[in-house]
Amino acid sequence: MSLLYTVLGALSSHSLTGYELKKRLDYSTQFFWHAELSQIYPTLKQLEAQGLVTVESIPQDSRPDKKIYSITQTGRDVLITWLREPLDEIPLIKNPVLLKLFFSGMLEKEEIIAQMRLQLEAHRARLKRIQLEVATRLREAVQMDSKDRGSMMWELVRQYGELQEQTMIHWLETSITFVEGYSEPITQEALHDTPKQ
Amino acid sequence: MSLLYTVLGALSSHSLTGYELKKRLDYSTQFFWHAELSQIYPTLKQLEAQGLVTVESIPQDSRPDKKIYSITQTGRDVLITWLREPLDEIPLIKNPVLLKLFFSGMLEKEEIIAQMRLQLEAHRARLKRIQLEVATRLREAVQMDSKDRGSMMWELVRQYGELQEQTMIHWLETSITFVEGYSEPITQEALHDTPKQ
DNA sequence: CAAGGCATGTAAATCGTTACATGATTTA
DNA sequence: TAAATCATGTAACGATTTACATGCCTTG
Repeated sequence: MSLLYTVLGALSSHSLTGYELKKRLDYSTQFFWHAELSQIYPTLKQLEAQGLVTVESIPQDSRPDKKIYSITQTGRDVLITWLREPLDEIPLIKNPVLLKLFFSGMLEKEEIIAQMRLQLEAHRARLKRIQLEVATRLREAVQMDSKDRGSMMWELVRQYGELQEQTMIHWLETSITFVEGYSEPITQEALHDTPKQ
Repeated sequence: MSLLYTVLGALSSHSLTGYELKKRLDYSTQFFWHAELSQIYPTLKQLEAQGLVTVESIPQDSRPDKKIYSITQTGRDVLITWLREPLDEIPLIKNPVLLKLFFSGMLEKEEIIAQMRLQLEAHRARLKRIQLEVATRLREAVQMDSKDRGSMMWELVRQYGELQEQTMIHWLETSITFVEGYSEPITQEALHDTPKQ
C-alpha cells in the first residue's frame, strides 16, 4: 500500500524514471522505506493506469527507452489525502537483528558479544555515511530549493535517522560491556545446547 | 522466513499453544516482530511437518482442542544455527509514519504539527506502558528464572525499546518546536496544493 | 577483460494481512 | 447484553523478494 504513496511522494517534487526513483529511495528514504526495481516498475504502471501519473518515453540508442513519469493533479490529490490521514497509531516495526539478539541467550557469552560487535561496526559506518550526507546533499538541497517546507521535512527526518543510529550505537556499546561483566549461572538452555562447532 | 525462527525462539523456553504464542509475541517482541494468528497456525503446522516441533492435543469441552507445541532437538539445532549467522548487516526497516512525515512538506504548517502531536501522544503512552512492564513482568521473570542469559537478553532488548521510544519522543518534541518557529516562503508545491477540506 | 552502471521489465515464490467461520465462557 | 477472551483454523488477496532476461557502455 505504502509503496504507491512513496512513489507519488517522490514524484511530487521531480519527474523521474523508475531507475532514478530507485536510486533516490536508496539514499533519501533508506531509514524507513525501500523497494526493489521489480516492485517499482509495476507500481508505476499501475499508477499510470489509475491516472495518478503520466509517462513520456524518450528513445535512446542501444538501451531501452527512458520512461519519465510525472505526477498528475489527481495524483497530488490522492497523495495529500493520504498525508492528512491522522497519525494516531504507532506502526509495527520488524527488525530481525533485535529478534536474533533477543533469543541469543542460549549462545555462549563470547558469541553474543561477537554478534553485537559486528552490528556495532556496521552502525558506526552507517552513522559516518549519514553525517557525510549532511555535508554534501543537504548543502546542495538548501542552496537549490532555498528553504521550503519540503527540504525542512527532509532534514528533520534525516536527523531522526542520525539520532536513531546514535541510540543504537550507544545501546550496543553499553550492552557489550554489560554482557562482558555478566557472570552466568548454569541454565536449562545450556544443558540442551548443541556443542560449539 | 523470520517467523519460523520467532516461533522456534519462543518455544525454546516454554511449550506453548499457537494462541499463547501470539499473546507472548504481543508483549515480548512487540518492538521488533509481530504476527497474526492466521500466520502463526500454518507456521506451527509447517514446523511440525519438518520435525522441528511436536504437538500434544489436549481435549477440551465446548472449545477446539488445545494443541501444545514443543521444540525438538532438531528444532533447537536449527535455531542455534540461525542465531550464529553473523549480524554483519543492518536490516532495512519500514516505518510508514516517518515516510508520511517525510513527504508532508506540502501540507500546511499547522497540519504537520497536528500530525506530529498525535504521534507524540501515542509514543508517550507507549513509553509509560513499557516502563510499567519493567516493574511487573521483569520482576517476575527475574525471580522465576533467577538470572540466566535468556532473561538478560530479554531485559537488554526491552531497554532498547525504551531508549527508542525516548529518542522518538525527544525528536518529535524538538521537531514540533522547530516547525512552529519556521517562517515559510512560498514554494512550488504550495502553488499546486489542493485547498484544505 | 571483468565489474558495475544504465535501463527496462516478467515470473515464480514467499510472506503477510484481512476477512470469514465456529461457538462457549467470562467480564463490563 | 454486548464485547472480550479462549481456541482453532481456511481462503482470498495483497505485498515483497528472488530469479530470470536482455544488452550496451564505462570504469578499474
